Amino acid sequence: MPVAMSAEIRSHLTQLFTAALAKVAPQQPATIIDFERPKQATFGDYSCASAMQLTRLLKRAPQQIAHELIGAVPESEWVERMEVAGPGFINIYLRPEAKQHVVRTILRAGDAYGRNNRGMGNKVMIEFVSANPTGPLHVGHGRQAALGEAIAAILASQGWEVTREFYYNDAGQQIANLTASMRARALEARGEDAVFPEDGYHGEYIREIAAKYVAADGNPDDLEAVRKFAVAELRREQDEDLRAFGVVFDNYYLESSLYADGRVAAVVEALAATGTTYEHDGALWLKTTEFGDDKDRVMRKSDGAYTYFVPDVAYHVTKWERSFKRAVNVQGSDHHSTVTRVRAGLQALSIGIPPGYPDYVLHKMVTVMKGGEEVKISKRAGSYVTLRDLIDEVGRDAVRFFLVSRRADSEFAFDVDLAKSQSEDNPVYYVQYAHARICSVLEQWQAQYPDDARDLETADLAATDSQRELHLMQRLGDYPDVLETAAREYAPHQLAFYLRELAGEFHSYYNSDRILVPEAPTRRGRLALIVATRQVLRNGLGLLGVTAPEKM
RNA sequence: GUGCCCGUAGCUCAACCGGAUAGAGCAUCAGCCUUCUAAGCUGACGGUUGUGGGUUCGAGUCCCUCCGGGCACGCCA
Repeated sequence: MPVAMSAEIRSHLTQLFTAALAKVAPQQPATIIDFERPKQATFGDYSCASAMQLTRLLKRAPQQIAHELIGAVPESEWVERMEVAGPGFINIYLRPEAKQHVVRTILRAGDAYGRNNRGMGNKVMIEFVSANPTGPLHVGHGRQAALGEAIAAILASQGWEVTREFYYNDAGQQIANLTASMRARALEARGEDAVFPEDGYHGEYIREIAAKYVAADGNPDDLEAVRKFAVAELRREQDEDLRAFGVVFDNYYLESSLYADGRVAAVVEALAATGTTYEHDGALWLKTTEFGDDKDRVMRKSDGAYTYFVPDVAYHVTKWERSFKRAVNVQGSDHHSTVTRVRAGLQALSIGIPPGYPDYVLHKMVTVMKGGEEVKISKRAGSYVTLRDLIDEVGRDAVRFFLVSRRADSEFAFDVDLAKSQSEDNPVYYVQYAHARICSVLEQWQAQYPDDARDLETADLAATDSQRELHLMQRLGDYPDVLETAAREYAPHQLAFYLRELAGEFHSYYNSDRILVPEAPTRRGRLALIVATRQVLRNGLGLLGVTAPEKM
């Protein structure tokens, strides 16, 4: 049931069992061959449940099929023995060589270990954050930023050509609102009376920016100037926060540009031409119900303005036209109603976009906990906690690691006290500490054994075969598989969990066996193992945007 | 009310196409530093996977009922 296994071993075992299957059940495609890691060590290193899946087709008892398969498996230098167990599992016990092999593979591959070319250089766009320029980024955006970045990095590691994009809703009602709020605060700053808009933005930051505007001799009643100033100022702030978080976008796409270059109007025309629209009550509607929506949606309001959903569709058309055959949108689940709508709009156009386009990763909200209580208010933003508050308080690495350490669709309780603790409780430091420890051992190796050859690729691992060492090796071998699954499911938390477990295996090993022993062959074997471990820790942390410190 | 998501140990969370005895961390308790970083290690305790049914060799996982929580249901974004 465990998640991952070594790619080398999997492909080796698959070959063996495919050959066996060809003899036992020639008509059966080899795709049913699969392996897993049993929970219990007594069930072997790997097990195969395929015999049970064959019972119906072959009309024989699963145990019997299992025995036939074992009899048909070719000899292998990696396989020690195989047994039939329980309802028909085939348990496979490997020789140490099979596990030791990965150490050399890692040392040879270095930074490239875990990478592959499954994506075959195809383009994928990850859209995330996409905050409106109406205020500072909040922790929810932080979750998106951490998720989006990690997903992007993981997909890139699997051979995809990744573009990270930020979509600014810099047109429409909310911006008008922002402008009106700014105007009111600017007038106040000049000591004049002003009516603050009913649904305006109440955060303290509006006052700050308005004061800046007034100080620069801005005219509060020049709404276009106010709008420009406010948006520019807020975008700059958001950029600073993202930089502080270590998040970099390849491209920013402005909603306003979709109006400016006629794409919004073009989409409306194109939709009208397909006969999926109609006029009603002075508005133009799209029959999204024909594409799975529960009600039709207005495209153009009776006042002539477009609803936000039209530029959304137009925007996604540009993704397709920019030849992103795959697109992933990371969004808060409070926007989940747009999923059906956007897809419906794209389908209605019938321009060859597949029905499930784009993919969505919806994440739930983050609540910030401190001293056992929920923190709701930031002094600057008013009604929410900003990403910057969090980074300043607990540090970038901890925020990054925490925010990707849970499934996106689980609600997130961010425990500030835990994230801040510089000691045993903190999973970030736990993983980083493993890395730093290894670096420290290597430093002492240099000092104590200056005559040792530094090239560990050639180290003999025959004696590196204790239970702990073999476990650690097996875990190292799992890494490529973990990445592959995390990429397929857009689930970076699997990588975070893996790294925690890997660090655990290492700490355990470190405490039980001394690395720098006098016997050179043993020493070199152990060093090779921990250098490989360090490499995987470093590679994995890198994908999550967390540093791998050499000293702590 | 309708739709989507979630419900797993006291707390926070894992569990790849359905696989064997459901796993970690925290908390609690008991141990380990004249040896490479104790930000660490070893062990113990802890469960009717919200409820009730169904599907099958096998269900935390798939289907249905109900309960509880979140979000969305606008000619806002």
